[in-house]
Amino acid sequence: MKSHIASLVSQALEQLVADQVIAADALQAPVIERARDASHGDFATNAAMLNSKAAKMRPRDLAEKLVAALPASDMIVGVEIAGPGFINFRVADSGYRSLLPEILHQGHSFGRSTLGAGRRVQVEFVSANPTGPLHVGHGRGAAYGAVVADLLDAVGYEVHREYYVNDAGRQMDILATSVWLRYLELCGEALVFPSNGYKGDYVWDIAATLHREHADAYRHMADEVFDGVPIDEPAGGDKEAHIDALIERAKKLLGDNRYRFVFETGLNVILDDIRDDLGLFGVFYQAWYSERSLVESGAVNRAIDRLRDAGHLYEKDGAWWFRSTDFGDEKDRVVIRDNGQSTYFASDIAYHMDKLDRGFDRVIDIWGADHHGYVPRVKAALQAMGEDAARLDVLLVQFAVLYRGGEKVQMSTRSGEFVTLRELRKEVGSDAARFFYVMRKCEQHMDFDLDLAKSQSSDNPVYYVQYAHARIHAVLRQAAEKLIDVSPSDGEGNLDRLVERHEIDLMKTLSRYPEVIETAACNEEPHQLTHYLRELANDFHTYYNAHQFLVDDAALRDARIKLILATREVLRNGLNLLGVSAPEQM
RNA sequence: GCCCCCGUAGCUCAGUCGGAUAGAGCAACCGCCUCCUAAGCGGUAGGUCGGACGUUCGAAUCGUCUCGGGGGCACCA
Repeated sequence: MKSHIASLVSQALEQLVADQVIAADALQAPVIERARDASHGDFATNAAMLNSKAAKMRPRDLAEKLVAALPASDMIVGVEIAGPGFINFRVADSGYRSLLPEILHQGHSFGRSTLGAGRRVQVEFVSANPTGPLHVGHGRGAAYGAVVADLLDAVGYEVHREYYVNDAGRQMDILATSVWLRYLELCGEALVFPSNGYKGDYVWDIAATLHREHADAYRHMADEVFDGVPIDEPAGGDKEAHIDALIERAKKLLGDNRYRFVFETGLNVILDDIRDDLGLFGVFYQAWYSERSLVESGAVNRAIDRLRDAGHLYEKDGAWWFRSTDFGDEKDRVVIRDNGQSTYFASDIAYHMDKLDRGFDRVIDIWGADHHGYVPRVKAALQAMGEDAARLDVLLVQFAVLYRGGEKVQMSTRSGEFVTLRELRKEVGSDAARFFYVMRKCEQHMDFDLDLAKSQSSDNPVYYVQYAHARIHAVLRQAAEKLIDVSPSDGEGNLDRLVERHEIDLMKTLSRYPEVIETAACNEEPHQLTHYLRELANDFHTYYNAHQFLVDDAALRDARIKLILATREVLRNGLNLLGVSAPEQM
C-alpha cells in the first residue's frame, strides 16, 4: 500500500522532471509516511517541501503541480495539500478490504518480503564464555539477537546464526583449575580455594561428576599442589599470580592428557548447559564456532602474519603490538604477549577474517555494551588487512536490571550470586522473558519488572497480545459449538459489509504489518514489532467489545470472520517472529 | 582525564536520517458484563521533551557547551 503511493509520487516527480520544472540532478527522493493524525488522511509525503529549492518555487506551489501530475488510482479517494506543503493521501476503504484475502491467502508468509534476497548475513550473538551458566544479561542478548536474526530472515536474507565459543585462553584454564581443586576437596584434600577461582555451585557439580566417575584418578596431595605457589590476595599476596601458579601446577602435575580431560569435562558440561538453556528459550544456532579450533588450525598465526607482512605490527617490551592507532583506535594493542601466547584479540581478528572469508555480505556482532571500547580495534584490524570494515556492524546491548517488589535485585558475579537465565525463565516463563527483553531498543538501559512479567493481567503486554489471539480462537470454538460454519468465502466476497469505524481501523493496522517488519528488520529494532502488536491487539479488543462477530446475517458474519481470521494470522506471525507462543486458549 | 549510551507525563518507555496541535502503557479519577473469555473496552486528568546557546522557513530530533545517571578505558576473555 505504501509502495503503491510511493510509486505514484515518483511517477509525478519524473513527470515534472520531464517537464523541466525540477532539475533532474537536484531531485531529492521523498519520504512517504503514515499520517499521524487521521485528519491528514492516511499517508503523507514531503516531496514538495524537499524539492522546492530544486524547482525554485514555493513548496505549496510545487505541491499543486505534483498533485496535478499524479496518475489516477482506484486506491486513492482523496489528495490534498496541507500545512507547509505536505501532500496528503486518503486511501479508499476498498483498498484496505482487498488486503484481507491477501492475508488469508498468504498465511504464514504474510509480512515477509524479498528485500534482502540473495544476500547472506551472519549474526553472532550471546557468545558468553563457557565458564558458567548464562545469566540474565546474556538473556537480553539472546532474545535480541534471535529476533534480529528472524527479522532479517523475514525480509529475505539468508541468515547464519552463530555462537562464538571462547574455549581457549586463561579464563578457561581458571575454570579447569577450579574444577580440579573442588574435585581434590571431594577426594578429601584440605585446601583454601583461590579467591579468583570460579566459586559457583556448578563447579562443585562438575567436580562431583568427575569424582564419581573417576574416583581418585586425578588426585594429588594438596601440599604438593600448593607447594611454592605465591600466596593469595586475602593472605596479602596477588590473586592473579596465585591462580596463574595454580594453573601451571595443575598442568604439570596432571600432565597434558589428564589436564585436558579435566578441562574438557568442565567445558562440555557448561556448554551443554548453555545449549540446553538457549534451546528452552527458543534460541538456536546454525553453528557453534570454537576459538580453540582457530588457534589449532593456525588461523590465528596466519592472521598475525598477515598483519606483520603488511607492516602493521611492531615489537616492544617483548610483546608484539598492532598499530591500531593508524586506523583510529585510541592506543595500540598487543596481539602476542611477552610470554609468547597470543591474546584474545588476536583470536578475534582471525575469527572476523574468517567470517568475511566465508563470504557473508554482512556480518553482525551483538555484544554487551561493556565491550563498546572493543569495536574500534576490531574494525581497525579489518581495515589493516584491506577489508571493508563497513561489512561489520556491531550492535551493543545495554544491561537489564531486574526489579522485584519495586526493589532492584542485587547481582554480583564476584560472589557467584547472580540470577541465571534459567532462573528467570522458571520465574516468569519463556514467553514473557522473550517479549520483555525486546520491548526496549537495545541501546536503552532496561528495567525488567519481574512482577509485571509474571502478572496475568492486561498490564502485562505479553498476555494482552496473546489474549487477543486466544480470544479469536474462543470465537471460533463458540461458532463450532453453535454449529456455525466459519470457513470464509472466496476473495473479496461480502467484504463491503465491513463499514464500521472499528473495522476500518483494524484493517488499517493490519495493512501496516509489512512496513513494521521492514523497518524493524532494517534498523535491527525488534521493539517496533512489540509496540505494533500491542496496537493491533488493542484494535482487536476494541472491536470485540463493540461488535458481535457471530451474527445471524450470514454475509456480515462471513465478512467479520474474514477480518478476525486475518487478525489472527498477523498476531501469530508477529508473535512467532518474537519467539513467543500464540496460545489458542488462556 | 578521555570515549560510548541514556535523560520526553508521577512510573516504564515510543517518537530522533528536522516537518503539521509531542504519543502509548501503568498508576490516579469516572464509566461499561441478561451479550463470542472483564486476562477486556471507553473517557478525564497529567509535559517549559535535563539546561543554555547556535544552525534552519521549521528542532524532542542536528551542532557546541553544561548538568545528571549508567558503562568502558589490560600483555583478562
